[in-house]
Amino acid sequence: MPDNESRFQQLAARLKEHDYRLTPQRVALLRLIASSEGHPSAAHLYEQIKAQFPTTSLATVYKTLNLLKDLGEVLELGFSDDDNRYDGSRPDPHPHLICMRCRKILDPQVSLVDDLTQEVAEQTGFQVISHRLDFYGLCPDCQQNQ
Amino acid sequence: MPDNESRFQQLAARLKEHDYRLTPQRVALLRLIASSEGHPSAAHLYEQIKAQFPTTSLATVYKTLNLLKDLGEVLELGFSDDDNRYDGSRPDPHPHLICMRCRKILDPQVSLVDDLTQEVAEQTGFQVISHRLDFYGLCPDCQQNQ
DNA sequence: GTGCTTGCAAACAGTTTGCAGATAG
DNA sequence: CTATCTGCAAACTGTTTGCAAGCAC
Repeated sequence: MPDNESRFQQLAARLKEHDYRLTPQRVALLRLIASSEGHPSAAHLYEQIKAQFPTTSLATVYKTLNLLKDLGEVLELGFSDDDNRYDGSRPDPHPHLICMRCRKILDPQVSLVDDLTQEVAEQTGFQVISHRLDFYGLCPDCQQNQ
Repeated sequence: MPDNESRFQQLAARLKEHDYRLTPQRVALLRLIASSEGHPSAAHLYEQIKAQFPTTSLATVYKTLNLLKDLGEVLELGFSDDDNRYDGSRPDPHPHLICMRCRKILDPQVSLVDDLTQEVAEQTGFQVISHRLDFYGLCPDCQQNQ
């Protein structure tokens, strides 16, 4: 579990570094992203920000998220349906494990990813740059209670 | 390379089996899906159908695609951005390899998928039901010509 | 004939954009 | 002070839906 405060400082520094202004709205969003354990959606972040900063608009949330995405500090998970999510703790692509019932999302440690990537590259001649690995299923809780 | 005609017959039989009507528009779409080598988008299928059947509407294409998806005969690849695609040859989930430059999509043979799935399941206690494995990169052609 | 299907247009959801006023530096 | 940022509302994109007319069976 990373240090929320230092992650926030890191994000703030990245913005300053690129001459972006640290507005109160952005600070609030950076703190949220730095402290969020899960994989919040844009709408979810918006709701949380409004609680402490009622005048913020959803457009600003999107603008700041896109800013951070361009700086490589936030990963957009890019689900096709209504349920897009962001990951601000680990901006590098990594596998996700999604519960189809309660929508929980985990970050499993998977050692075979590199092997798999290499297998694909060798077989096709592609230069593999990124990936997106999502597993869908039922988490232990939802298996019991279904 | 599967037999297009028998794949078409199979799709048609699936519709009849569920008491769906075989309209000319649906027949045209089934033929397209059965013969399409690649991973066409809804809009692409619509364009091709309009060529031989000018009055067809995009809504009908979507309705039929969703029908086939519910019957498990077509796989929606579910890209988040503008570029959604369908796979009518292999309705089961399988890895895709996407060229970021020319948008070509390949279906690599990957032996490690089952191992990877099992690793994830064992580590987390999830019951893994489905997956979505996409690799992004540059195909051999685009590596040379860039 | 019956009722599923079509095609149109309007509705929809999530995201992006244009712009006038506000504000960080 | 000035250029960037905000917040609103309107625009946009891909997809879905409601409904009257059409047609498969």
